[in-house]
Amino acid sequence: MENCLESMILHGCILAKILEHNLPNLANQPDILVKSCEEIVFVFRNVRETVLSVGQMGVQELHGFGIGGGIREHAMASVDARAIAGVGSAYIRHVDDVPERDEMKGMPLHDQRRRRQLCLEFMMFGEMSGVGGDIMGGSSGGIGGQTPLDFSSASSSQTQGRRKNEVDKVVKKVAAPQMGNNETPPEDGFKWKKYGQKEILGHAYPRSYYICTQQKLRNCPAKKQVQRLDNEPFVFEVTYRNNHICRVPSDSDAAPVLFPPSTTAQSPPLPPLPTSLMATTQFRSTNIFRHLGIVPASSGGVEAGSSGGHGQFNEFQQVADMADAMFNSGISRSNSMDIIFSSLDDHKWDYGRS
DNA sequence: ATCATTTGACCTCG
DNA sequence: CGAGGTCAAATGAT
Repeated sequence: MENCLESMILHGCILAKILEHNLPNLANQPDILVKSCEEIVFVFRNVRETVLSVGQMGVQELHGFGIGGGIREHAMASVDARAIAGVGSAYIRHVDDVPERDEMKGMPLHDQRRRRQLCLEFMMFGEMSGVGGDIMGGSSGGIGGQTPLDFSSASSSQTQGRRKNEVDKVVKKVAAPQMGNNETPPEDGFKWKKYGQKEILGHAYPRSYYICTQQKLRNCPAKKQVQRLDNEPFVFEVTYRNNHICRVPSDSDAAPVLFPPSTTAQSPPLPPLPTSLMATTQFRSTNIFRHLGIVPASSGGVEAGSSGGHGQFNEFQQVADMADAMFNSGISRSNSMDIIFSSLDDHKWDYGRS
């Protein structure tokens, strides 16, 4: 119960943060601004109702009744969700379509991905509106940039290396997790096997060497090096070499995935998100996007490794990591908000830059 | 038992 | 020759 409540609270906080984040974009779109505020109010009202109901019926009862049914009904009672849904109601035609709690128990992987996507969609809000730029201020990001997985037009600025085969080389800067396993750079859609680590002259941190796990199976030549920056310990410089020819992002899912599944040992299984939250968030995010004329590739997904990502993949990935951080850590530790907000703050300055 | 990671040794290139 | 990159045995995790 606490987990669910905390998830809801975190969700509301993120919505608020995103609203703040996008205030410049919404300045001349008051109706969307109003809707955004309503959404935040909606989430926190759900929290309030839930907390109050604990007092009335007791925690035990709430556990059973709880998130699948209880919160949803509280939500429906307190706010007419259908009214707020607006055009988004096309996504959920009836609130009764919301799956019950039991259906969430064995939540399939794609639903878990969907949950991360929900957070992501909101966080992408500003990014998608066309204000580009590498989220970490990297050298080649932004609209018109490359995805980290597309080296077809690799930068040649890094040609002073020692090795001959430096043609397919792309250097990206990515945010390091500030808690949890912060030794590992954020996932980029492919599975990598670490095959070496070396102290590098003039660097405070060792460099790690990775090959694509498909190297043997499919002769995939892709490699990457990860180097934590001396002056920016929470930034990795990731050097990709050679294109993937395996085109298999992490697992063998046939359908394109928005988020590749987590690599082993880095991400614990995701606990279920409150059903009501799932549902409301789903139509809400889409609703807002539609209002803005922005329809993220959420339904189709973003296929890792696809070219033509216009530099959004990196941002996408990092936001996904934030979402991950929220759902994986928010359940437990109090500083979960730190990473989310500090991450957002870190990126904030980048928005609006040209 | 299997798979992933670590780490020291070895190789390659400038 | 030395730094960067890779290999592969040892070790750890599941």
